[in-house]
Amino acid sequence: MTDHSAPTRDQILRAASRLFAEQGFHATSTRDIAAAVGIRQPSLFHHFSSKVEIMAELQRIEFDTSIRVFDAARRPRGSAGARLFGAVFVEVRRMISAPYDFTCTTTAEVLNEPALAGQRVLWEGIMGAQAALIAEGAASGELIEIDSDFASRGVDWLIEGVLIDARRRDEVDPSAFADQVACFALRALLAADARIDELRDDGSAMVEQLESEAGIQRPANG
Amino acid sequence: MTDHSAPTRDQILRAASRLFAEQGFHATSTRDIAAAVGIRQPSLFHHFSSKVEIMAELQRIEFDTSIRVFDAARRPRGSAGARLFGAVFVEVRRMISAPYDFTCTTTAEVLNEPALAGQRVLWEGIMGAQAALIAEGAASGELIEIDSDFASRGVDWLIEGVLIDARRRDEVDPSAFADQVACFALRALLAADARIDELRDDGSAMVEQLESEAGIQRPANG
DNA sequence: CGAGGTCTCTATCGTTTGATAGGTAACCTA
DNA sequence: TAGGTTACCTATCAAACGATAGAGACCTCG
Repeated sequence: MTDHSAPTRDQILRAASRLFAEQGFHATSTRDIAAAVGIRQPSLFHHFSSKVEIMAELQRIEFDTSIRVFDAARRPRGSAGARLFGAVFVEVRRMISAPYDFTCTTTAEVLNEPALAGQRVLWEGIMGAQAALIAEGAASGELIEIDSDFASRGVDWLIEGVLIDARRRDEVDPSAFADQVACFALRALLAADARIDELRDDGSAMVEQLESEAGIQRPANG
Repeated sequence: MTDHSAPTRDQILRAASRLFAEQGFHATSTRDIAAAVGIRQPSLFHHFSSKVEIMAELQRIEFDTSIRVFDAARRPRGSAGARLFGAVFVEVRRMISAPYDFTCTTTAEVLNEPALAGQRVLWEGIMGAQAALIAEGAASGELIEIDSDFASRGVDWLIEGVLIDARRRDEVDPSAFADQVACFALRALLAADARIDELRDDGSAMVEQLESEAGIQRPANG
């Protein structure tokens, strides 16, 4: 299961990140992690001072790298849209190729953990940088006019969602997968005159009917 | 905080769903839920036989409705793209208007909970219906050629991510928000000849440079 | 050899967890 | 008014949790 040639501390990070991603942070006990590594539970505390410190270390690795990627992407060079594509591609290929499952670092139960409030600030900074990149693309007319915070959040969760699935299948080619994700995200933001208006009108026209067939009572405030 | 005019059982569902979404399922204790409702912890077990049963009830409410929405959307009427837009619109407006925070029902820690394995089957059925709708749109040439499971997963997480943020802000207009999300998702899937190829080439060309500036060592298998 | 450091072990701690037992007051119905 | 049901309470449980204490095994270096 784990690479026994790696140092114990690294084995702990690998096993913990996988278990955190699968079961959740709070549902994974220190005994689970120790068993996955092949040591006893108290031995964990020789390498990390606490359970949250394992998560904090994973977040440090993940967030520090992400910050640098988006810092690089924000420097003027090419169009903002192209740089957004590049940043997303880099991020996805990096995360899917890493020995750790970083999808555990940005769940609500982790970001809202009081002991990890400092790490959350870093994550919000990354979101802000991504939003600024999107806003830049919108200002140049290359991307659609959209609330950049909304778009940034959407892109980030899209990445996380498809990564969760892809990590379960080892055969995924990292570069091809990253290309697929970056295309998917960028296409949603591109300011091209597509058929979306037509489909949007058609879809809006059938909303009431879909709801009634599904037995949904529309709330009064909607 | 909670609506004290509602029956206790419903107050429990509302408070629990909010706490589950914020802190995570396993990080939320039955004492937390009871305190939010204003009763003592053992009183919860008069209304639900166990903690997981509260989550199971939330999932039943959520999944049963989703299944119906996508069943309705799959019946032939209009184009597949328009129906996808309609289904996403309905889903989002429904979830953001609901008294429960349904974003807690599809997290990894919940879907992988052994006691909720039966509910997971329902969720996978919803994903399958959504994927079938996307595949239908692709077959007609209206949507891009894409792995429908990948696209379905991406759309679902996109919805979840923006919902998590939006639920924290009460002032969001449900219909406008649902329209925004549906447009965002559909645009990513539309088969229009946009500038994406150009941007994709430019972005791919700077991948190596971005990585080196960020201090990333590319893995051998990538 | 012996001192110091690293790593893992067994044993155990106090706390928190989900859940149960049994009692009490309020309410409805015959 | 008697019997039964509903809904909440206090008191308490066994299990699991994160973390600590202290000893033994191993290695390195003077």
